[in-house]
Amino acid sequence: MTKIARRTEKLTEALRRAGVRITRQRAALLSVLAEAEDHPEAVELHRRAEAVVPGISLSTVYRSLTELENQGVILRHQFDGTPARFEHTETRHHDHMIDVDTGEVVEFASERIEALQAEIAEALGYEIVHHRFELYVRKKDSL
Amino acid sequence: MTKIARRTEKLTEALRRAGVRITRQRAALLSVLAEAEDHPEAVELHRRAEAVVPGISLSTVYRSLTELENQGVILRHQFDGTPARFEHTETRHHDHMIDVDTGEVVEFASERIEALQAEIAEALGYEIVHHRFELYVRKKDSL
DNA sequence: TTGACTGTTGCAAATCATTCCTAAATAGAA
DNA sequence: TTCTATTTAGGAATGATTTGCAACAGTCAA
Repeated sequence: MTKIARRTEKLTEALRRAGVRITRQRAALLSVLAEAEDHPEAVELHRRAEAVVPGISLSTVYRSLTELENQGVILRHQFDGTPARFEHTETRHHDHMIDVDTGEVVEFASERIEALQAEIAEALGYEIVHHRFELYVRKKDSL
Repeated sequence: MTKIARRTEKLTEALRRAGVRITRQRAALLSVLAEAEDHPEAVELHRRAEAVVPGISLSTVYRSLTELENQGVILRHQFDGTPARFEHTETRHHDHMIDVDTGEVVEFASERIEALQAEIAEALGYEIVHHRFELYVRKKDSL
């Protein structure tokens, strides 16, 4: 069993456990998301899903993405001025750097930043529900 | 001269220096922005600006906001799933906490976080153009 | 296996924030 | 005041996402 198949399985199981119906379209989306190495947007996911379920509609993709997000099996990222991008949650937590010249998305993680966030919220009497941390960057000496 | 008048003046001067025409509509927007204690969105700014320049159109508000942003006298914040919010730059840098229950926006600043960001980008060979750092929070023991 | 009950889909139309178009108005230089 | 390049008002256009509805299909009990 490949890593992607295993990942698809885990995502599917989580949904089944939550009592969410596994339709052909949702199964397709899950597998497409499981094998995505990038951070695709809805239209791209729709394109990829059509290879599995021809005729799947874009609204179903949007509806399913919202459902998967609510179930916590995927994350929705809203980067500056572009359509939302998605990724599954079978990875450890990370934040994103977006290259403003190329649009490329690079993942990174920092224990220290996570700790600081909690500390800051705590100090003001809040607890963190989630956060959005994006660095819009440019390659150095890249001229 | 009040603090707000002084702030309006500074914002206006920056524009004049950059060769941007100060129209009645832009002047109105600047004063509205200068006296805003909150983080209003375009429609709200339009509402407030109408009190100064009756008949100002929403598209002018949007166009001006884009221009002011380009000139660096205001910042545009795109919080999760809501219209963009704006604030003038006559304050020191800060990030935002958004109360997910009330929508309230709280500002905070952390030297350490700023330093860490630069460090992270640096380590990966990038320089930061700008960043987006938002904590979506909930008041503790607020039941 | 078969219903049937309910949630889900496809399609088109609707929504929402924001941008674009054009003729008429105007800021700012001379 | 005059001239001219910008800017404006207003409405239509756009792009992403959501929604309404009738047909359809998972799932579960029998």
